[in-house]
Amino acid sequence: MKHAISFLLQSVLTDLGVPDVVPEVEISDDPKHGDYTTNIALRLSKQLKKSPMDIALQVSTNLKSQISTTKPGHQGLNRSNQDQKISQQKTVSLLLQDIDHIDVVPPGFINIFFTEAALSRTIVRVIKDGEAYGTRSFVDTQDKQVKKKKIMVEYAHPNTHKSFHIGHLRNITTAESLIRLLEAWGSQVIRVNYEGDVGMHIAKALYGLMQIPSFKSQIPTIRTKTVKEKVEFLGKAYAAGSTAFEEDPKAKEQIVDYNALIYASAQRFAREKGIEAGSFDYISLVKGNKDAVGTIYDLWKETRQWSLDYFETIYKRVGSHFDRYYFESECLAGVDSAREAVKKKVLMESEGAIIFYGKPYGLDTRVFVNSLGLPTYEAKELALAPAEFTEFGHLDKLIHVVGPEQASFFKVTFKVEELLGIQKDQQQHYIYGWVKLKHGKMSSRTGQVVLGEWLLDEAKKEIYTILQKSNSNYTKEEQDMIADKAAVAAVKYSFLKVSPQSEIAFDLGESVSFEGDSGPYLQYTYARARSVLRKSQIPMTKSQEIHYDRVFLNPEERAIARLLVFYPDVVADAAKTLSPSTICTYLFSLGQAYNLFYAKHSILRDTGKASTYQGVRVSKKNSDTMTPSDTMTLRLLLTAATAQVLKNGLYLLGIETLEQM
RNA sequence: GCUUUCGUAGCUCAAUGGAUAGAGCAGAGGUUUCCUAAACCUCCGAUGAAGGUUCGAUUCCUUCCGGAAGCACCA
Repeated sequence: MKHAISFLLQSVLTDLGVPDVVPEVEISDDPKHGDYTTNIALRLSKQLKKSPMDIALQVSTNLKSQISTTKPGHQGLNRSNQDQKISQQKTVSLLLQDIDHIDVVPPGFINIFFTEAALSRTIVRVIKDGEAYGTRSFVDTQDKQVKKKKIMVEYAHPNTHKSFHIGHLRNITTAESLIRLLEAWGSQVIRVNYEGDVGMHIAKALYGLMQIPSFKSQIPTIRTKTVKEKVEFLGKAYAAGSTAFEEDPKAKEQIVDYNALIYASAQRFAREKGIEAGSFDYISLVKGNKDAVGTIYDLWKETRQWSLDYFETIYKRVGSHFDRYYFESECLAGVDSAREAVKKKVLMESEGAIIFYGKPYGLDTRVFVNSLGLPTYEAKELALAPAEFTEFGHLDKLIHVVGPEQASFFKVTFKVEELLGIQKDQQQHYIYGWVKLKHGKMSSRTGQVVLGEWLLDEAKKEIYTILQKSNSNYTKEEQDMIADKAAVAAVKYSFLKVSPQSEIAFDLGESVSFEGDSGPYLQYTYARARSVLRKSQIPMTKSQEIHYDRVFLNPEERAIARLLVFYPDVVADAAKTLSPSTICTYLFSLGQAYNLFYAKHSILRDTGKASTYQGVRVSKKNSDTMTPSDTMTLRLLLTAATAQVLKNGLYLLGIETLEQM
């Protein structure tokens, strides 16, 4: 809608002798300021050397004269005869009919108000379009011939043998919403997860398992346990290994050996899968028992799978999935790429390592291959990126959803990849802020972590107690289902409602809420609306009978209707700026509007007891009246449309709706 | 030291340079013989400091104060 209004204003401005200006049109938050508003007069004041009010009045007068000459079905604008503009002109002429009046307000705002017929038509359109309402295909678009963009989103990336904590949960929640926004806005998205399955953290974990007797003896028992117990065991082994690494020099030496053995294992694993695994011989780095490679290989592979199986349960619980999993163990050929890059003078050797000297580019200097010959994260990226950019054909964009601490890393690898001709300006580091503990820092080494699963379970418990308080007759299974979905909603919403890059100071009581501006509030509002519709027993086909011309909307109804009109604009904005929080803010205001309406007015007139219920309302336009049955029909349509938009919006956040709760 | 980033109500957060800085939680008070009270209504309460640009600044620029992250062999 914004776009159409902007286009309309553009033609008016051209008339006034100001072509080539694209007016910015905004949704008015305050209904008193119209449904849409523009500040174009204020912006043009200097250029035109006229007062903003004069410009605004001129624009408004021009618009009003167009409105009065526009008859239904008549082309309002016919100054342009370019074919491709005809459909836009149609849109514009329809739009002109939808405008009720235009206000010009000091210092120079132009506020546009829609007719009630236009708002009511939107209600019906929402119902007709269903889940497609607010997606690309239903928005006025000039560029139909533009083909779908192919975007890869790389996210989640937990490390095997380490915990899946609330930071990962925020990552996956943010990215999932991002992906759905991109898809809604007409992109094809490839979901990719890059998981760290080699490195020191694993060496520490495996050292714990193999060298600390209390762990080693438990391995056979643990094998029979659940994945959850397996990863908890791994976590403890990791913590013990880390302590040994810091406190015992001998252990440290051995862990460094383990690291080499793990790289060797990864290399063997990659080769077995037919993946290029680099020419470097990692066994040569092992100072101690080189024969241990067999044992380590088996243990690494087994425990790695424990982690992966566990991660899968979480992905499932939060409703995410991946098209492709990449592993660091597949990226060892990056060492050779780094050596090639040295020949190309992109990287250089220094103190036995291969580095990128960043100063000439204003970037940090970073190590790609360390002096032992092991690839760092940077070198692995040189193997990963080419794979990502070729495996699925041409990518328009690759978005890395990663924390802010990696900013320097990405700036460097993007630059290096550009210099090597792997990509140019196709990658984006999408930063999401850390989840910190309000009291103290998270560290999986000390066990001071909030696990993702723990958070979901705590939230679930909380929902249970709320569920107990309401006198519902749900079965145990229903309760479990409701509690789980509401818990996931609460957690996800708490992450999504803040802007992505802001840090979250996590505190269970404060951060995850179930009332007010929260996920469950929206689910509850949806369930309420659905409940009304179930009770009405009136098929929605009755919607055809609504007489737009005699519709009168009270302020609460109008507030909802205008929000429904805004939805596609909000999705467009959120998709363009990649900000799920925009959707949260919108949905909450829609929920509030509906709940206020719900409290103040009776929807199903047959209850007949609501004191505020008005049976007959007189339309502003003419002397036709809305009968009680018209009013109920309208309110049911409004309810159905609100439910639909809540559902569509929640889907974009990765939150499921519940028919009752 | 350099780079990046943040500072809004008691707490957690909103606000492409626009209109009276919005919410939620907490606190005080109220709403249920009636469609789900996980709801609704009322009250209380804020832009770290100082300059600058602008018709107009929470937003842009400068300085200061205070927090966070990164800056060579971790991922």
